[in-house]
Amino acid sequence: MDLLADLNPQQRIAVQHGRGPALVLAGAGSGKTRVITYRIAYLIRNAAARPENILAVTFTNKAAGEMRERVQALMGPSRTSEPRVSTFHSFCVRLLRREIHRLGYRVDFSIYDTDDQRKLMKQILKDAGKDEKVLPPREVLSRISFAKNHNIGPEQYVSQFPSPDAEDIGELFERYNTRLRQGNALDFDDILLKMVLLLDRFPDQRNYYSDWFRYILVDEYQDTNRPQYELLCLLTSKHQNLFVVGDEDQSIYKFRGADIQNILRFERDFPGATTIKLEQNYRSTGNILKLATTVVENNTERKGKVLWTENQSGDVITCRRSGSARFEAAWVCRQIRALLDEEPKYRIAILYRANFLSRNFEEVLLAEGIAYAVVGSVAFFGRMEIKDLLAYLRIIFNPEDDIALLRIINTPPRGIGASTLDMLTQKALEKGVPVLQVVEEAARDPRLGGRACKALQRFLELLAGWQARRDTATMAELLKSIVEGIEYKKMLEKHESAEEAASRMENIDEFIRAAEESEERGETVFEFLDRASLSSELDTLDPNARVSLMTLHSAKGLEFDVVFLAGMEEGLFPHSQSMNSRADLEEERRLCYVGITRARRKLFLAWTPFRRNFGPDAGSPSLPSRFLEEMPPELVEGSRSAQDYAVGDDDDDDDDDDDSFSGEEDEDRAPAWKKRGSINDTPLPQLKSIAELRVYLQKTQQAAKPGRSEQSAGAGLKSGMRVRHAQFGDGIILSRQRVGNDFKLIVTFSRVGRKTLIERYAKLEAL
DNA sequence: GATTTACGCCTTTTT
DNA sequence: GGCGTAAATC
Repeated sequence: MDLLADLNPQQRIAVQHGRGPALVLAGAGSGKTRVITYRIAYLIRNAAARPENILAVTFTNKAAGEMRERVQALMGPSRTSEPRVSTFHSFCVRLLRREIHRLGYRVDFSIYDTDDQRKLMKQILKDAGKDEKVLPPREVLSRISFAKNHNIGPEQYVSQFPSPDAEDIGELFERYNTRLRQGNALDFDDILLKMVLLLDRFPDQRNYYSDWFRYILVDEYQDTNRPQYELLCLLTSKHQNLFVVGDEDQSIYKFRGADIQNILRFERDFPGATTIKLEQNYRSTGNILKLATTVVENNTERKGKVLWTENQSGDVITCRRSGSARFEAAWVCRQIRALLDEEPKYRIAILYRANFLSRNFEEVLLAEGIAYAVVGSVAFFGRMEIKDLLAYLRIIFNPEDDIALLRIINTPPRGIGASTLDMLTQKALEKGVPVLQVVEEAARDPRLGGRACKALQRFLELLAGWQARRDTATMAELLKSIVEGIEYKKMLEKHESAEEAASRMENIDEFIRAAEESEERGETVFEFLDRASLSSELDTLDPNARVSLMTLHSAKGLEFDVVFLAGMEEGLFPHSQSMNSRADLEEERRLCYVGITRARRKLFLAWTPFRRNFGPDAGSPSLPSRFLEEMPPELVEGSRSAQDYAVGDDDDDDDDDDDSFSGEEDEDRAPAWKKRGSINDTPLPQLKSIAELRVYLQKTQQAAKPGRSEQSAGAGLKSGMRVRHAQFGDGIILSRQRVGNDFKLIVTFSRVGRKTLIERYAKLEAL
C-alpha cells in the first residue's frame, strides 16, 4: 500500500516531514487525524523510527482508541512492538506508576476524581473553619485547578492571583495539597504536574524517556495547557522531534486552562519549526464551509487559514425561529423524522451550548419514538455502584486513601454513623495519620462503646481478608468477594426499585467482566484501575446512534451528516457569562465555528425568543445570537429580515401554532407534537421528568421480564439500528433484550408505530 | 439512622 | 421548573 498516494500535497509534506519541530495548522475537516496516523505509519515503514520510539498524544481516550485502530489498519497486524498512542494523562500515569517513588509517593497512589476532590475540600473547609456558603468547594477547587494549570503553587497564589479572598484560597490550596500528599493521592492536574516535576528534577530520567519517545506527535495542540506544554518541552529537549497538529480556530477550552498561545507561539518556542497549513476541507459542503469561515473571520486571535473545498455547495442552511423551546424541539424532531425517512443512514446531531437544553429534545424524541443517544449523561465508571467498588479496591491497595475509606466504610450501612466518623476523622487529622489507622486503633480500644466498636471490627476483618489476598487473587475474584462480602445486592434492593437494583447489578457484572478481560490481556491491576479513573463520559459515545445529543464542547472532533445548532440566542450562545471580554467572545465564536463545521451535508439553526429562563432576566424575550447576524444572509434561509421573525410564514406543514410570536402561547395547552398524538399506539402518560420517562419506557419495553443486558452476539442486530420488516416496513430498534433463549426487540416503525417482536420470528433485514 | 422537607443552583469540563 | 444536597424531623 502506498501511503502517500491518498494524500494531497500539503498532507504529504506533513507526513514526510523529517526531524525537528513541525506545526501543522489543520482546518476543520482537513484530515488532521489522517496526517498523524499516516505519519506514524510512514515513520515506521521507512525505518526512521521503531514503533516503540513513537508517542502520539490525544486528549480523549476515544480519540486515542480511534487513532490506535487506524494506525493498526495501516500497518497490518502483529508487530513486535506498537507505537504508544494515549492521552496525556494516561501516558503520565503509566510512567508515574514506575517512577513516582522518586518524588516520595508510593507506586500504589490513588487518583482523585472531581467527586473525591469535592469531598476532600469539604472536609478541609470544615477543618479550617470556613463557610461553604462563602467559599463553595467547587469554586475553590476550580481556582486551585486554574492555579495548577498555570504552574502556580500555594505559596505564590496570593501574589499571582490577587483578589479579596486570595488569602483564603491560598491557605485552602496549601491544605489541599498536604491532604492529597498524606493520602498518597493525585488529582487530575497533579498527574501532569508530578510528571513535569520528575522530568525536571531528574535529568537522567529526562534523558531516558526522551530517548525512548524520540518521536512525539500531538493532536489538538491548540488545547494544551501549561503543564502539558512543559511536559512536551522536557520530553523533546534532546531530539526536538515534536510534531503538533492543531487549529487555533477550534480552541475552546480556555476555561480549563488551555492556552491558545501555545499554538500561536509555536514557531517562537521551537525555533526552526516547519509550518504546514492544511486548508482543503473534505468534510462539508461549500455553503457550510463558507458560513463557518465567515463567522470565524470576525476573530482577531488567529493565524488565519483560507479553507476551501471541492465539494458541492449543497443546500442552503435553514434557520428557524420558534415560539418556545418546546416548539423548537418539535420542529427539530419533525425535521429529523423527515430526514431519516429520506435517508435512514444519516447520522444526525443536535448540538447546544449548555446541557440543560437537552431536556426538551429528549422529551420530544422519546415521545416520538426516535432512538437517540445523549453524550454527557452518567458514564459507566461514574455510576454509583462502580464508584463504590472502585473505592473498595482503592482502600485495599492504598490504605491511606481517606476519601475512599469514608465513601465505603458505611456503604452498605453497617452501623458506623456520622458521629463516629466525625470523631475518627477529627482524631486522624489531629495526629496527621490516615483515618484507617485511627479506625484500627479505635476497634482495638475496649473503652469505646460496644456497638460502633463491633461494627468497626467487622469491617476491618473484611478489609484484612481482601488485603491478604490482594496480590494472589485475580481482580475479578477480589471484586466478587467484595460484592458478596458486603451483601451489596441486598442493600440495593432495600432502597431501590427492583429494576434499578437489577440494572446496577448488571453494571457490576459488566465491571467484573471488564476486570477479567483486562487480566486476560495481561494488564496489571493498576492499568485497569487507572483506565477506570481516567475514562470519561465521552468515551461512551455510541457511534451507531442515528441521533446524538451533546454540547458543542463534546462535539469537537466528531462529524455528522446533519447538524442542528439549537439555542442560538444572545445570552445563551454566546453565553451571558462569556460576553464580558473580547477574548471570551472569541472563544464562543470558535465554539460556533466548531459546531458549524461538524456538519457534512446539512445544517440547521434554531432559536427562540421565548426560552423559559430562570434567574434575573426571566421573562424578557431573547434576541437572536449575534453569530446569526454574522452569517451571510444569502447562505441562510430565515435568519435575517423582519418577515423571517414574523408569524406563520412557513409552508412547512400544518403547525401554524409553532410561530406564535407573542403572549398567545398558553403553557397549559398541549404543544403541537402532543396534540397530534404520538405515532405510537400507546400514548404516553403525563410524566414529569426525563428520568421518569426513561424508566417508564424501560418498563414498557421490558414488559415480560427484565432480561439480561443486551448481548451483541449472534445476529448482529443492535438498538439504534435501522431495520426493514416484510409487513411493517422500515423502523428503528429501540431496544434488544434477552428473554430466555430469544431476543425481544422493540422496534418503532415509521408507518405502524412501536411493535414488540421476537428476533427469531421477525425476519428483520438490517439496513 | 432513615425519611422528609427546604434551599439553592441553573456554562462549557477532553482527564 | 426540576434536581441534588442539606438541615430537620421522627
